[in-house]
Amino acid sequence: MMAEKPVRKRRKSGDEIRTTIVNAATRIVMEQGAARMTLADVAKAAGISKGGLLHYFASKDALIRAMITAGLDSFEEKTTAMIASDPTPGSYLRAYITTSFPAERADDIAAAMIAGIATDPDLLADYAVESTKWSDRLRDDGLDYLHAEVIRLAVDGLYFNEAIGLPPLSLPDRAEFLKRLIAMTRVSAEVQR
Amino acid sequence: MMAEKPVRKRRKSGDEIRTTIVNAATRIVMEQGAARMTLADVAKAAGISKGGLLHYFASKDALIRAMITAGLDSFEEKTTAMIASDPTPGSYLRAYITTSFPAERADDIAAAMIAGIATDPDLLADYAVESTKWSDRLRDDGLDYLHAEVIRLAVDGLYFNEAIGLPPLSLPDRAEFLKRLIAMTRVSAEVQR
DNA sequence: TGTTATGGACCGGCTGGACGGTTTGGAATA
DNA sequence: TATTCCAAACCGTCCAGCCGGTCCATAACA
Repeated sequence: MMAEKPVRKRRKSGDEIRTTIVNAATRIVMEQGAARMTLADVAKAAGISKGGLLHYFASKDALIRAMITAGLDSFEEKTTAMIASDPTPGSYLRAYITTSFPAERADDIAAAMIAGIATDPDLLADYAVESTKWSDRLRDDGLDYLHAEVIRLAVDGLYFNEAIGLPPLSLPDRAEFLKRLIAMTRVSAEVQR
Repeated sequence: MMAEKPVRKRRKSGDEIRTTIVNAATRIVMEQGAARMTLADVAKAAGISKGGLLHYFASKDALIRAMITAGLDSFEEKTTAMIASDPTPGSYLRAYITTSFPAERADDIAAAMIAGIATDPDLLADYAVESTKWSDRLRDDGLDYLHAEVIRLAVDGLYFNEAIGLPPLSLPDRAEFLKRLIAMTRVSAEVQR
């Protein structure tokens, strides 16, 4: 049963397969819905058997948790990279916006959240932790806090709507909308009240 | 066999039971998550048997659809009532805000959406139809359209976040935030650009 | 009024199938 | 050989939907 494992082994293919599985699960949720995300289907989509899948993720919950942390880590990484090249006030908010809506859609976070909601809302605990971090950073972003929250939550609103398959804006409107949000991150606070 | 029935009979209890069932289902989703919304549990919560439930709703999908339409109808009703007593520009947007966040929380729409996502995203079709109506009304609300969409989607963002159990704002901040949104519905458009 | 007929409302046990997770066995690798 | 990795069969559970049956309200008739 070996309580401690050597850790230094054939890590390479292991992590690769893990991300392959996570990507397959994400794709299934986005294309077919959370109800269709069964272990058997995910395994098939990942080119693996169910037994193999469970070798890498001990349970379905573990897989969903991995989906969530993968999405959040990727988001975190992109935003911090973007902030580094933009030291002006509102930089975090702008990174939040552009990372939420990249050129080519990649709703990994949305799929993970949907999967979590469908099976057990407790799985979203990691997301809750991250959410408070975002709020804290917004307070330090050099803008009026409430103004920043309006923008941030507008981003969330568009993101959630699209995640559940309900585009609330026409394509040209959407582009204008995002430009408007970016512009709002440059409006000084006192314009507001 | 009398093809025509008098119609004036015992209609009363039928619809009442239906709403009782819908309310029970909504409560279960909010309190225990969509995965726990089984027909047996809903029936028990409604004080009815599973067979009785299936007598009123032919399938689980039908029940979820009823939840969605009930939530949307209630929302529609409240906003239109509110608009009637507020003829100034931005009246629809203000109604949208205050109806989304009433004094006492009643996340019937959120529960219905979560149940829909968990079982089959196609069930949200009604919601999509309503969504376009909201956009159309925003265009006629007497405000700059993009400005109005920022506010509307900020409402959605807060609503969705809270619906999945992630309050992104502290309680005092939340109150300030809603006041800010209301105030923004009174900002004339040209302030923006 | 008493009796029987009819049909809708409702119950709850049952089942077929799906799904998460386990086990077993074997192939690849070291 | 030992260990890691993975496939496939299998198991136990759970749930949606079905179905036979009961109850009750009204109606038709006498």
